Amino acid sequence: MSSPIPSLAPETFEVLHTDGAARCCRLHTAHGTVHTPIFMPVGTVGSVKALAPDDLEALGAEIILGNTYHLYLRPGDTLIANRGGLHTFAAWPRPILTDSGGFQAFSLSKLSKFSEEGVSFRSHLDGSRHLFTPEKVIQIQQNLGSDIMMVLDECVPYATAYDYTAKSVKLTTRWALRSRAVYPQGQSPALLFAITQGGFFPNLRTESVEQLKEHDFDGFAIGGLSVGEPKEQMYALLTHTAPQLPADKPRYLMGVGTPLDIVTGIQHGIDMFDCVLPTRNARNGTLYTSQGKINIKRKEFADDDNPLDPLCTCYTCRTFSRAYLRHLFHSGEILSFRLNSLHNLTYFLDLVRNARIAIAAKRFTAFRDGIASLYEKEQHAS
RNA sequence: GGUGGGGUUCCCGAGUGGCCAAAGGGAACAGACUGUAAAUCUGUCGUCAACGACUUCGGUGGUUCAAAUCCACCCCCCACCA
Repeated sequence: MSSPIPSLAPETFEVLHTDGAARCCRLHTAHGTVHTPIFMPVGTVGSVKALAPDDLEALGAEIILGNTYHLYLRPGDTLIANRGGLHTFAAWPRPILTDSGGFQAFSLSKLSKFSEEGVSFRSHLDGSRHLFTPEKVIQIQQNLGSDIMMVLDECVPYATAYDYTAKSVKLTTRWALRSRAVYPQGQSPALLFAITQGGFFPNLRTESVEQLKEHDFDGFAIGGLSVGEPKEQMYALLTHTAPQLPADKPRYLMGVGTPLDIVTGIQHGIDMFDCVLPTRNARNGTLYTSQGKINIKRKEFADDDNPLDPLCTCYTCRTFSRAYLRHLFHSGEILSFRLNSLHNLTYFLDLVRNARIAIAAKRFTAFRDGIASLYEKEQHAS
């Protein structure tokens, strides 16, 4: 059931606490308030894979993602609009952020082609031809009933040359302004976020931010990271870019990331994260615990009667042994995906919840270091 | 008892003279996964002192420069007939 749509609060974004660059904020949307730093589970086609909305509510998920590209192709944004929007259709009453499809143009690049007008692509489902313009993507997201809409952007692959990246930054800016033009600020109910790009060139990253921050966007995202670059380079660009984003608006690091990525992002002032990692890894047997990552497939867990993570309070950890979880995985049971997803999302949501607590208590650096010590060994290994 | 078919590396199953340590699938073991074309993908998968050697295709013996592949006998399985 969807709640009535209230008008936006005068202040849609409030900074509550800071600890260095890290901050705790409240972001008000048409379907409720989001407490940042926040991790947003990804529900590409209108479903966080393997989980039902009541599972997500039990986890304390405050906001989930939907995807413009996927929902436009199937079942179609009009069909969803005719059913009252994605909140009603998918029975998710809380905030939804919709990605623009820019990333799909990147990840399905064999099927897509960029021009000034927009990106033309072939459906991965049936090969049919389509054109996404910045304006059309806004329209689709309105049909979906999004709370936070993302502008169409061009995400360039790792190692894209400087000249192309420079042109791409300007194109992404022009597209952002076209998006804003068809959906002026304050036009309730949705917020509109711009996406900064710039590939792997710090000055282009700066240029992208400079071009976009002058305009009335409700939030600013960093796009185009974690697309195959070395970790150090990703962190260098994050460190370079995040402080340049407006401090009075939410900052969103798109598609990121690992627990270490997330605490590092928070350290540099990022408020919002999304990533498929916890849910995809759950389905593939990699689980996050207070002791680090483990692969539940491993033989060593065959007769391990301990809970997955003794320090976790999720349903999976409260109820089942590692031996049983391993058995479920090896047997290909659907329950495996559900229990694993429940756990991994609990881990990621606990991570950001604990980050918020640490920031409010002015001890975020210690918290961040604790997470880093857990994961930096495997970072170096890779 | 007769006729026909068959016994291949953990399992299923290709292979009918050399290019075969033996296709393919499964299982097993390990790894990857970052705005989800992912319930996906990759690697290993006879043994070893390992870019070479050794042992293997129901058993034994034979033919041949060379046999999982051809021949003889034997053992076992399946189907149908009696």
